[in-house]
Amino acid sequence: MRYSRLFGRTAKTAPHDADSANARLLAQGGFVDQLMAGVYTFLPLGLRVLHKVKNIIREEMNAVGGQEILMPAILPKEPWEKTGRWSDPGPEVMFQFKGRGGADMGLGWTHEEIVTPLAKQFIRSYKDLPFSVYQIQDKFRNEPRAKSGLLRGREFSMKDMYSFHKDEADLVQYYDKVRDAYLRVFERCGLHALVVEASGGAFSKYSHEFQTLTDSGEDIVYYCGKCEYAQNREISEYKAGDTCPKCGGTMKEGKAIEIGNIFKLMTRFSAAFDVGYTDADGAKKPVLMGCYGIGPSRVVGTVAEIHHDEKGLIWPKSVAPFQVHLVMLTAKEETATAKVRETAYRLEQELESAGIEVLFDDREEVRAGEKFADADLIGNPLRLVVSEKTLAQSSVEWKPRMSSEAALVPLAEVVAKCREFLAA
RNA sequence: CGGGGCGUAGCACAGCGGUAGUGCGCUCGGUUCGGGACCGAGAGGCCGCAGGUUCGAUCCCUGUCGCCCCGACCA
Repeated sequence: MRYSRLFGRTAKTAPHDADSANARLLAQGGFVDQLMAGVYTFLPLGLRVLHKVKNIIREEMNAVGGQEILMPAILPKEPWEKTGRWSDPGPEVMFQFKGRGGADMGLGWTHEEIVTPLAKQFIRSYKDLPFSVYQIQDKFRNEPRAKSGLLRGREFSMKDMYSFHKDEADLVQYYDKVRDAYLRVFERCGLHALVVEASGGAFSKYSHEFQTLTDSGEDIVYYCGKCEYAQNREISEYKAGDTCPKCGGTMKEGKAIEIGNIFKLMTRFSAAFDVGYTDADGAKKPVLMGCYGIGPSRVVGTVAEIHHDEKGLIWPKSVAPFQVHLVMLTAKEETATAKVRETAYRLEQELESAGIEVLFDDREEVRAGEKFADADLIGNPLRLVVSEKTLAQSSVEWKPRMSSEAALVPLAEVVAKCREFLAA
C-alpha cells in the first residue's frame, strides 16, 4: 500500500475528548473515526487490524469444530417474548422499533433466541449431537454509558459461538476445549488473559471471563500471582494478600479488561424453545447448550491500550495493519533521489512478492521527521528506511518499532531478514 | 439516570456585551531537506441549536442537543 494513496491520515493532535489511550491513538493514527458515542467507522488501517483479529478467532474456532454461520441483525419480537427478554432487560439493552405494518423488532445484542430455534430444526437424534456454530457480526447494545473508545461501544463486533450437547459431561468437555482455544486466540493477538471465575447465573456455578490486566481496565479481579487462579470481584471473597486456594501462592488485586466470556447455558434456552433429542434408549431428552463470546473490536482496543508508548502504537506482528513500514527519503540532488526512488520502489515490490505486507511511505514532499513520527504513531513492527545515506553503503536502515536501536542491513539481505524477523 | 467538564475554521485552542483570533493543517511562491523546518501571499466561520434579557448576544440567562470523565449499569 502506498501511503500517499492511503484513505485516512494521521493527525498531529489527538481529538480533545479522546481520553483513553486506545481512543486517542486509534483516532490520531487514522485507524478509526468516531461517528457518535460508542460508534466508530473502521478506516483501512483499523479494518486491517480488525480483520486479522477476526481471522485468528476464525482459525481457532474452526479448530475446535465450530462452523461459521451468519444470523441477521434485525430480529423479530416473538422469540424474545418466549424467553422473557423482550421486556427484561428489554429496551434497556435492546434497540427496539417497529417495522412496516407495526411489527415489533429489534437489533441483535446476543443471539440465543435465534440460534436455538435454528438448531432445533436440525436436531432429531443423539446422532445429530454435538455441534457448535458461530458468527462474527456487529452487535447492538443500548449502553447506558458508552466509553473508552473501542472498549465499550453501542455497536461493536462480536464473535458468538453456541454449542449443543446430549449431556452435561459432553458440554463440560467442550467448554474446556473452547476455554483453551480462547487462550490461544488472545496469546496470538498479543494479549495475556486470565481465566476468571465470574457469576454463572442460575444455571451453573460459574461462568468464565477472560481478563487482561491493565490499569485502564474497568473490572477488578483477584488473582494468584503464581498459578493465575482468578475470580471477579463481583463474586470473590478473596482480597489481596490471601493465600491462593489452588497452589498456596498469594492473591493479588488488579484492574482488567474483559475480552471474552464463556457460559454453560445448560437448558436455559433449549427448555424455552423445547429443543430435545431422542437418545439411544428411545427416551426424549433436553439438549444442553454453551455459549462463547469474544469482542474482536474490543480486542483491537485492548491491544492498543496495552501495546503503545508515548510516540504511538506498537502492534504485535500477528495483528499489525502492515508488517513492514518502508520509508523513502529523497535526497538533495535529483540524481541521488532517482537512485533512492528506484531502490525503494523495487524493495516494495520484492517484499510484496515475498508475501510481506508493506506500507510504503512514498511521499516526496514530506520531511524525514514527519515520516518517522507517522511510522511510530501507526506502529507497524518493522521500519525500513531507504535514503541517500543508506544507499552509500548499499544498505537500508532497519529498526523494529519496539527497539530504540537502528542498524544497517545490506540491500541484498533485507528481504530474507524480514522473513526471518516476521517468522520469529 | 445522578454528578462534573467541554461545544468557536479540517484539527487543537484563545477571546470578548459593539459583528472573530492564534497555532497546526490546506492552496500558491521561495528557501530548506534524517525526528512533525522557515519566509511571504491566500482560502477557510449560522462562535452546537432554540428561546429570553439588551439599542445590540459568540459572550449574560433559560432550555435543549451532542461529546468526554466519575458513579449507577454492564445476558
